[in-house]
Amino acid sequence: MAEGMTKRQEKARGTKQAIFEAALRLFREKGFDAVTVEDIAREAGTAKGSFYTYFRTKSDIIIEEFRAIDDFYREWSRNLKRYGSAREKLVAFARAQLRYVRDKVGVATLKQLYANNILQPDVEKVLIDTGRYLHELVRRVMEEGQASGEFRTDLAPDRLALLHDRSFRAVFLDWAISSDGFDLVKEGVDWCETMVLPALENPESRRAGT
Amino acid sequence: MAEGMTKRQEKARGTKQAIFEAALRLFREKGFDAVTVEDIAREAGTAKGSFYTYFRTKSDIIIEEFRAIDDFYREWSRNLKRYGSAREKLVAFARAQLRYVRDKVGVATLKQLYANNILQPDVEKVLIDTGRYLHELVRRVMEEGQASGEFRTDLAPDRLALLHDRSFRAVFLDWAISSDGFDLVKEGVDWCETMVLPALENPESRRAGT
DNA sequence: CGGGTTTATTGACCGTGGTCATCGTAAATC
DNA sequence: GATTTACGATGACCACGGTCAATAAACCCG
Repeated sequence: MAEGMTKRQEKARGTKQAIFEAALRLFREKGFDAVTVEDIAREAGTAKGSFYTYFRTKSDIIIEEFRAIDDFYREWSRNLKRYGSAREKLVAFARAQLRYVRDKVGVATLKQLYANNILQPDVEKVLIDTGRYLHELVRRVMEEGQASGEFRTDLAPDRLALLHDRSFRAVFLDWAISSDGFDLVKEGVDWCETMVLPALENPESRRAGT
Repeated sequence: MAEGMTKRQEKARGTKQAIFEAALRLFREKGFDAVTVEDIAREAGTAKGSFYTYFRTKSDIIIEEFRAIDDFYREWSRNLKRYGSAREKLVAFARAQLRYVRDKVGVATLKQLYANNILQPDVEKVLIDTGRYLHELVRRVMEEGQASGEFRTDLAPDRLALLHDRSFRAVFLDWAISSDGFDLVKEGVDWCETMVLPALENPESRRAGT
């Protein structure tokens, strides 16, 4: 594949791919901390230094892996039309997202992802990046909810989407911190219904505060 | 001070204190990453190994330091009676807390705190510990709000407090991740008013969803 | 006071993440 | 085809967080 590629570039791509796959395999097998960069290099049939030609840090692998979630979002978004109201769409999306993170991403990876985003400077912050498809998807639902009168209109759809995303980061964070005895999907859906939706709802019918 | 103390215990206390203070001084001066444990030991006039007699990891210092915030909460809670409604109390508290974290804790420390809580196993998770005074304080306001009819009563005060705390963790997290160009106090107060309070409000006057 | 026990202290040591000067060869230039 | 340039690969090397066996001295008890 990829036509306009010199032999060198092709080989480089291969090396990167080999390292990436070796890393994922080992992480899954032994866990992030129990795998050294040398292990990865050996498994990939290359030298340690090459790892750093393609990745800035060991945990960069995690970020790269995590990006696959955007494909999932894209795929899933085709289900959106099944749901009648924006409310329903949001809850359904929440459930799908939570399940995906719990089952396909996993706590261990999520921990590394959050820690990496917090600590690493100059790295594209994948968690809060509003350029990702996730944000786009949520924003569209917000627009729809505003148009139908379900959601408040005192804030731009973009802002609503940001607030929504931030809310969910809170649940993921608490999961990452407590991990055991924290049912991500249950807590997340509950959070969506008791905190997020009430805050998004159109307040026209709300009585003013005391 | 501390009467019933043998010479040994006294000296031990002194060593721990010296290490702790040396660490804080150096962190403030050069930043967490630029200070090595050996630097701390040297500055404290002791050996590297002694550091690990009193602290499990370098970032444990951060946790210990952070606990001072509970004194601040205790102190501040005496202002509570100034505010008439639970709503006002919550907003005032939010502002005070946000200011304290921004000015007295700082992003650098907060980053380490969050990362440590996420990654370190078997550590008392200070961020989500509902035994801390913070939780107690918020819960009391929730009770009051429920009693006065301001807040919803379908959830226990304890649960409301948890949801409130989690909400704020989201803001702190986003601050820790983006740090620059993120006005913590402004975003936090806004978050409180547009997301947290609406979700906590008594829904009795709300129209049921479509 | 003497002998045994506990405990704070020490620094050499280890493992690992990350760096970098060097090398070989593919690619570009002539 | 010869020469220069660009770049991927390499592994010795470094710095630092964390460990641990050995040491010194305070403590306890008879």
